[in-house]
Amino acid sequence: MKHVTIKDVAHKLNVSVSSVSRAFNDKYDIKKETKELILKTAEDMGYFPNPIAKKLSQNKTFNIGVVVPEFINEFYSEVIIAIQEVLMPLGYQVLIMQSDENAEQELKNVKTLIHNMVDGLIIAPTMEEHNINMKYYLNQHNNGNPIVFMSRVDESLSASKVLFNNKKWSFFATEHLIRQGYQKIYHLSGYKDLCVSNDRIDGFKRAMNKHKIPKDNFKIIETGLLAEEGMEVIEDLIYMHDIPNAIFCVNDLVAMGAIKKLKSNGIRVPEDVAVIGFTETRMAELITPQLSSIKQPTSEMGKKAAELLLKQIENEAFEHETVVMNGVLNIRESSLIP
Amino acid sequence: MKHVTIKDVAHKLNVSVSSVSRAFNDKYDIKKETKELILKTAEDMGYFPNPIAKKLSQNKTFNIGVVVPEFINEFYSEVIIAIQEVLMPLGYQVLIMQSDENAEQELKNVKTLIHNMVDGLIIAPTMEEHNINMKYYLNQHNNGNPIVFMSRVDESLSASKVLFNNKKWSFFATEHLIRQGYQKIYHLSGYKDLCVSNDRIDGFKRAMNKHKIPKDNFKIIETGLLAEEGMEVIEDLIYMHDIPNAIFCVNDLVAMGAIKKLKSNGIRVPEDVAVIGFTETRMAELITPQLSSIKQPTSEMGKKAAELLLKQIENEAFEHETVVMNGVLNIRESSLIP
DNA sequence: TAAATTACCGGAAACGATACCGAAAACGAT
DNA sequence: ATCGTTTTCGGTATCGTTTCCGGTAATTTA
Repeated sequence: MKHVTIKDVAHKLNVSVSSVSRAFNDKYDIKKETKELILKTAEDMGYFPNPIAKKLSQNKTFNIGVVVPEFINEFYSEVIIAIQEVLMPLGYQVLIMQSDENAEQELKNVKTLIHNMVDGLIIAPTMEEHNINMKYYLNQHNNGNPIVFMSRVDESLSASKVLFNNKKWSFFATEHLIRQGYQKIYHLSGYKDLCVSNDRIDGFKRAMNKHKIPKDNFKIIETGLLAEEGMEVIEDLIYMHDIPNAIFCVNDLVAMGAIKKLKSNGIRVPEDVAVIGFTETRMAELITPQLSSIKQPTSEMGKKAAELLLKQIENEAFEHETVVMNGVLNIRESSLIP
Repeated sequence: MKHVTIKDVAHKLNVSVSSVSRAFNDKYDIKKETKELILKTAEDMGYFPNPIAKKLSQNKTFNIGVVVPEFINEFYSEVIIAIQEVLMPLGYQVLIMQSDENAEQELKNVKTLIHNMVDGLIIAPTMEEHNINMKYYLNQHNNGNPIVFMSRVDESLSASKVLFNNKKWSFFATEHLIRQGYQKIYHLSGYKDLCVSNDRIDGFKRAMNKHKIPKDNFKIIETGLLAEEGMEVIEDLIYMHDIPNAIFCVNDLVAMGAIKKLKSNGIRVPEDVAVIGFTETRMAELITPQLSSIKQPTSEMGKKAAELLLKQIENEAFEHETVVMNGVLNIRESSLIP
């Protein structure tokens, strides 16, 4: 595997390497004909400027790193696609790494990308409350390394970030259940050390308070993020004869698990128990009953994150900016009184 | 953003840059104490060998490129995770790019990665029959660039590849429907220019031949890969009063779309029409009725692809090897006569 | 004790590009 | 013909490493 280099092209044409370089980066003075000749011969010889050498001599790599906790769910996949759509037309290359919900792995990923001199980073951290990594990230950020945080990060963080208004929309989701007349409402929450979980819990509680639902009529059960975990919780509730009228789940997967378990025990959805999910997936419309859920604007979030990053890259003195996004409450069969 | 360089470390300790370099790549002669001293001071100064410069002066990048057509479905996400699990412990970094099912984009991705001097590539091509890109890939491969192909590639290709035995398992899926006693069986296939589609069609036909199903009793309908497309086809069939007893779908998403449309038209699954999917997703178990499907060994496929690539990287003269994988037929409610 | 190894280290040439500096050529005006 | 400008180009330092080459000093061998 040997590459054709700038020298080979220069030698073949009896011109200097500088001229070849100029031909490829048309910002310096070069005669039109020689430029075209060089570009043509270079093409014929299969020459392409070596990006690694380019990175070394310039201070820009045109690489952007994206670190996500997982992409097995649709959410981050959609976000990444949007990020690429903004960045790639501008000549940036998007390097994706996934941390498998593991903080240690995440730190490794970020370090690898920084050592590879990415021009900027978009990070969606794993679990935010044990944020031993956050210090490192913020330190890098304060040293002038452009970073945008996404999704799972506290609003107080002083850095550019794109968030979803979890409190508000979990409030809306819960209120929707209340307005439908359901009296006993449980929330199957995500892990307590995940800040999005806490925000959704918060919204749930606020709705309960506003509508003065008595304490005995609602419950928050820490569940997790997988369908199996939703199933387990429902199993427990059935065993304890503690079935609510309505369930608000931390995500669609848990909601689907819950629905499955309810149905298999002869409990009808929504006639006996209403269910609503969060972070809508393509599946929401496909299952029976169709699942009500909150749709997050994944594309917009990715797009915004990329734009905020570009601002940081292009403008050294750019003050950080926080974008809090809103979603859509899609009401479907699973939470509608027939 | 300025990095600490090898010179800074050398200057601080009054040693030469060569010594610092030696300390980090312990293959040259260096006294134990100086090595330790250098490593310690480097650590304190926050020095880390610049991978870009390293790449330039060595001929190895320890980067592996993975190009997939999409990762919004679980399949490639799971494959990628497995690839990472093999490669990362060996010090490799996995760069992921997605082509959005677009051949042009795919070629760009591959070129970007090659220009960035990845040590090897794992490619899952988009549509294989218009394989204008294939020539380029094979050319690179023959020039000594390690490449492993995945999933959507013809068996005759002379390069290392990891495939799933689509013919065999679509035959099994179809035969399962026949054995259940269904007489009129339709296949909602993927695009005809996708070789996995053709293989699945092939298996379907072979099962029909083996069991001597008359020509009028089966049909192959080119559908696509999305739930909406499955829905549309069912809508058409209902309109034409042409409802089969059983449907074998090219993937789970199409199967779910089909089931949804059938149910919403009062057609019961599996009592009136049986449905079976392919490339099992997590959703298969969560919907009602639970969906029968063929599970592909995603982790094993990723693992194997990574291993084949390593062999090529480590052993220049390595002959190419093809691995054809088998799956599991998971029979669930959607294709079981009650 | 002299000679031959060996252990350790510094200097400098790559790697493949960009970018600054200055010089030659072309051009126009006087 | 002379001079000043502009256009076009070559030489070379530079980016941060690795790695080869050679040279001491220390150690072993004869």
